[in-house]
Order: sequence, then structure tokens, then C-alpha cells
Amino acid sequence: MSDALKYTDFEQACIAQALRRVARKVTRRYEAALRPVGLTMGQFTTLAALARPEAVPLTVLAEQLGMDRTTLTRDLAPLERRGLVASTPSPDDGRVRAIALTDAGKELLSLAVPLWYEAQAESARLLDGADWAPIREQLDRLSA
Amino acid sequence: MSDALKYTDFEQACIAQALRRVARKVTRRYEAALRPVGLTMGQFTTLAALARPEAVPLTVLAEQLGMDRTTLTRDLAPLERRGLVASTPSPDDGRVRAIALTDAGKELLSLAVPLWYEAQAESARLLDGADWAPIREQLDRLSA
DNA sequence: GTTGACTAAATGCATATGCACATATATCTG
DNA sequence: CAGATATATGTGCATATGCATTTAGTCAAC
Repeated sequence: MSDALKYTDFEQACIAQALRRVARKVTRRYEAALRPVGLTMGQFTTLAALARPEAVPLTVLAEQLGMDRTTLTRDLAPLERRGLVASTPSPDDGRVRAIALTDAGKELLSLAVPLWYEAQAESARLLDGADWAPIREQLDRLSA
Repeated sequence: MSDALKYTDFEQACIAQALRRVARKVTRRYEAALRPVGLTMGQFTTLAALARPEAVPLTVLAEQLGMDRTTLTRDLAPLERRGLVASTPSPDDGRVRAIALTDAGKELLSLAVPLWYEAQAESARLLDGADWAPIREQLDRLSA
């Protein structure tokens, strides 16, 4: 195995692996905090993205969340089933499905935000003085 | 919606959302590169982690990959089906399932590494001079 | 040796992820 | 307006993720 990439080298080097790993671990922390409201991190993020006056077309929402359109289609299903979001065809364009929070969705989101904040504060604490903003700026370059 | 967290604020602030988003996007780039060998990023990472002389117990491997034990159990299934990894009960302890690369697995990994490296180099390029090591160090604190 | 605590792994369930493909609506061109 | 083209969404498929629970093997205490 002399010419093979050693795992310790790969593990240290691979940007994707590091990001996936930390994303999994951090997700678990946030979801533990969100447990009382029974929301996954993806669901919470989706509700938060819908906290605006106007309904949002599916494709626009997916783009803003940085996820595949078809993934969002399915992620919305449990939220609709719980009555937290609702979608209506756009009057302008019959193809477009516009998504919005229901009153129950707004209500639950307001309960969820303080729980989210606990996990967020804990994460900031773990950064031990390092500012998140510049780290995030670097990471965002990888999203090109 | 005056007392609600505005999405622009949340989106900028939320560490989990930023990590999940960039992990998704970066994963897509690496998986596009790995397409010729038909490996997902998780599968490639698993093979790379097994590039060592001894077979590795499932729990140890899961710990090193930073994922849930039960997730790894299922992630191994397609790799075993393709004959890239094989598992044998440990002679010392009948409960332990020790995982190792097959010859086909070593072969495919050696084909995959150069493809991985393309995506890795592209990611490094996107960082535009910024060093990955210190960013990674900050991120690793979040994995506590 | 049998019981009981402990540990390794698998399974049931629900959700998440995205590519390839299919469908429906809109728009443009002649 | 008919036909071609483009766009918004949904579906089929395969894989990924982890919690709660179950199953099975180990080991210590007696």
C-alpha cells in the first residue's frame, strides 16, 4: 500500500469529508435542541426561510436553501402533513407552486427559535472566541 | 413579523445551516468527479478509511468517520453488494464485525483517488489562496 | 454453571438527498 | 393558431442519516 493515499493524509486533506462530518455532528446537536418541537434541522431552516410576507415559489426557495428542487419537494411533504406550510398554485403561472407558512407554522417557528438559539449559542461557545463570520465567508467560496 | 427572526439574519447567523448547505454543494462537486467509478462521497470516504492492512470493527470505523454506527451498517450494504468490501466476524469476539477492502475495492479506490483529487484541487482553487488547515481546525471544534 | 450487566450489531421507522426522467404549463416563431 | 422550445414541478430509483428498539454474544459475580 506504499503508493496509496494513506487515510490519515486523506482524512486531514479532504475538504468534502471534513465538511460532511462536521455538518452531521452539528446537525445532531441542533436537532437535539429542536426535539421539543419535533423539527429536523432541514425543516426548521425551511420554516425560517418562509418567514416573510409573500408566498415563495418552490424553485426560488430551493435555490435560497441551496438544495435540489426535487429534494425540497419531498422535504415539504411532512411540513404540509403537519399543517405548518401550505402551497397554492400561482395565479400568474399555473406551473408555479407558491409556498407559505400557515398560522400554525408561524406559531411553531416562534417556539422553535429559542430552542435553535440554545444550539447556536453552544456552537458559538465551542468556537472559543473565533468569529463565525470570516469562517463562513471562506466556506461560502466553496459553494460556487 | 416584527419580533420574528428575519431570514436574512438567520441565514447569516446559523452555523448549522451554513455547514449543511456548503456540505451539500461540495458533495455534489465531488460526486460529479467520482461519477466514472460510480461512488458516492460517503462510499469513497469509507473505502479510503479502510485502506489499511488490518480489518476494522464496524464501531471503530463509524467512530473514525464521525457517523452513527447504524448509518454505517447500511452504507456498507451497497459496497458489499459490489464486492468492494467484505466483513468477517472477529475470531476474538463473535459480536464484532470486522470490515476490510477486497482486492476489487483496492483496485477501484486506486482508480477513484485521481478523480477525487480533481474535485479536491478545484475546491482548493475556490478557496483562492486561503489555507484549508486553519479553517478545518476551527470547524473541528464544532464537532465536540 | 446460571444469572445479570454490558457491549456490538441489526432492524423498524421517518426523513433527507439528488440524478434521470416524465408531465404540465407557458411562451415564442412562423 | 400550430408546432417547437423553454420552464416549473413531480416521480422512480438508489443511497444517506440517525433515534429507538431488538437481538446476540461476552464477561463478571455468585
